[in-house]
Amino acid sequence: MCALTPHVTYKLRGFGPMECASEDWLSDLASRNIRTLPPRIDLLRQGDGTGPMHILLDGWAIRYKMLVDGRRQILSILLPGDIFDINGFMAKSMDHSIASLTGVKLAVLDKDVLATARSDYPDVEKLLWCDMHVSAAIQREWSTSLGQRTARERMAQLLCELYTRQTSSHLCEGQACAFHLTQTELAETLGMTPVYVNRTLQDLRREGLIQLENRTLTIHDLPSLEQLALFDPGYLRICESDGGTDLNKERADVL
Amino acid sequence: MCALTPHVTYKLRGFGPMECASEDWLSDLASRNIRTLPPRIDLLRQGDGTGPMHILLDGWAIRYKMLVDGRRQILSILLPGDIFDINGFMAKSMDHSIASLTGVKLAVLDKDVLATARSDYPDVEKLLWCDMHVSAAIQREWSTSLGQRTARERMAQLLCELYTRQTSSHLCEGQACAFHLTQTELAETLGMTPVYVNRTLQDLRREGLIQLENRTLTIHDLPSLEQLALFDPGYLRICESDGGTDLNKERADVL
DNA sequence: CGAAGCATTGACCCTATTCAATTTTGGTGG
DNA sequence: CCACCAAAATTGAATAGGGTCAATGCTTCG
Repeated sequence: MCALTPHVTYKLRGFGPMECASEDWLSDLASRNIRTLPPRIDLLRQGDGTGPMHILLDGWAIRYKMLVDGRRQILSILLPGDIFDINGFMAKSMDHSIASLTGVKLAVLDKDVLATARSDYPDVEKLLWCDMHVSAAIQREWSTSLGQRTARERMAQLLCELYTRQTSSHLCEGQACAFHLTQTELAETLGMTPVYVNRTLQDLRREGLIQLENRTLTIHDLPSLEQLALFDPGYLRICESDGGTDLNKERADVL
Repeated sequence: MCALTPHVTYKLRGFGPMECASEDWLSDLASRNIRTLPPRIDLLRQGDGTGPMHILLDGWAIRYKMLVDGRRQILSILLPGDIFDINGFMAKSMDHSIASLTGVKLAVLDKDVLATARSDYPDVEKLLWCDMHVSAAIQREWSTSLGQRTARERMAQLLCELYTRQTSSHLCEGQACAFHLTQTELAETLGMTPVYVNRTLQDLRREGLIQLENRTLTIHDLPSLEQLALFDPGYLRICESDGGTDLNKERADVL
C-alpha cells in the first residue's frame, strides 16, 4: 500500500503535480516487489543483462564503473526517491554497476510501468522523464567538475549538490543532512586520492564552512561553500518552471 | 526524400534492423526541415528553453557546459548520424549548449516523432532509444576517463572512441578518419591544458602510435593504443547482442 | 600580405599523488 | 563491558604529473 515513503513522494512532486490516483497506482506497484538489502553489495553488475526499473525507497547507493585494471569511478550517488534503469531493458547489457552504500530498500517495478503510465497515468510518465533528465544533467555537471574544477571546488560542489538534493526531498534538518560516503568513496567520486580528500575536507572544516562526522554533513556557511564550488543549482531544476543562469555570447538565430 | 546520408543509415542500422518503410518515413521527416550552418557557432544554448529533436546529418558538433567564470567543459562529440535532444522538450531548459565545429547539416524534427514512431514505426522508436542509451554510456565512460585515467590514457581513449564510432558508421578509410578538434578543444574535452595536449600528442606520435594532421587522424597501431587507453569498446555496444567485459567479484544473488 | 588563430617549445612551479606509518572508530565476540 | 580486530581517518615527507607563463613559428584565409 504505502510503499512510497514521504520523501520519495516529495521528490517526485518536485517535478510537477501528481494526481492522487496516480500516486496510489505507483505506490501499489512499488509495494509488490520490495527488496531489503544490506550495505555495500552490488545490486546490478557491469556486464549483466539489463532489467526492470527500480526506485530506491530508502538508503544510499552508487552507480560505478571499473576499468580493467581495477580503478573505480563512482558515477552517481543515488538518494532515497531516486529512480534508476527507467527503460533500461532497451539496452542489452549494463556498462556499469550499482551498489548499496547503506542498507537499502528497493522497489523493483515491472518493465512495462512506463508503457502503462504513458496510457493511463501521464503525470507519472512525465515525472519519470523528468527524473531521467535530471539524472543526465547531474552526470554532465559531474563531468564538468572532473574536467574543470580543482579538488577543493569539486569537493565543495559535491557537498552542495548532495545537500541541495536532500533538501528538495525534505531529507535535511536545518543545515544538517545524512552523508554516507567514506573518504575513499569520496575519492573515487571526485577523481582524487583518499589522502587528498582528507586534507581537502580538513581545509573546509578549518575554514568553518562545514562539519562532517558520524555520517552527518553540516554546512555552516552555505553561501561561501556555493561560491567556492561555483555552484549553480540550475542543473537540478531543468524540469521546474524556471531555468538556470544565462552566460552566452553569440547565437545561431537562424534556428 | 533522401535526407539520410548513407553513414547516418549505417549508424542507425547498427542498433538493429529497420524496415524500408520506416527508413523512408524517417528520411522524409528529416528532409522537411534541414538547416545548413557554418562552423563554430552555437546551435542551442545553456539557459534556453528546450526544443525539438535533431539529427546531425553531416559535420561535427559538440555539447559543452560552462562554469560561471568561463571555464568550459566539452561533454560530447557529436558525429554524423548522432541524434540529440530526443525528448528534450520534456525538460524546461537547457543545462548545456550545443555548438558546431565544422559546417553542419542538421535535420530538425517534430517533437512528436517519438510518439508517432512508437505507434507506427516501432523499429525506429527502438533505434532512438538505443542512440540515447549509447550516448549516456559514452558520457559515463568519459566521466570514468576524467576521474581515473591519466592524461595519456585519456587522450588514447578518446582517439580510440572517435575512431571506433566513425568506423561503425563507415566513416573511416582504413586506419584514417576525420578529426575536427583543435588542440584547445581537445584540452577542454580531456580536462587538461592545450600545452599538455600538445606534448601528449607528440609523445603518441613519437611512439609511432598515431598521426594527426590536416584534420585527419591516422592510427598506426590500434592494439597498442587500445591497451594504453584501457579501451573496452563494450560501452559502445550495449545495444547490440553482445555485452561488455565482465570484471566482477561478489553478487547480490537475492535479486 | 597581413592578422588572427593554432601549434610548438622551454623553464619554472604547484597541485595533487605516493608511500608509509600512526591513530581513531566501529563492530564483534567473549 | 571490555578486548580485539578491521576498516577508516589522519599525518608527514618526498615526488611526479601536469599547469602556468611567455615567446616563437606556422597556417589559413580574407
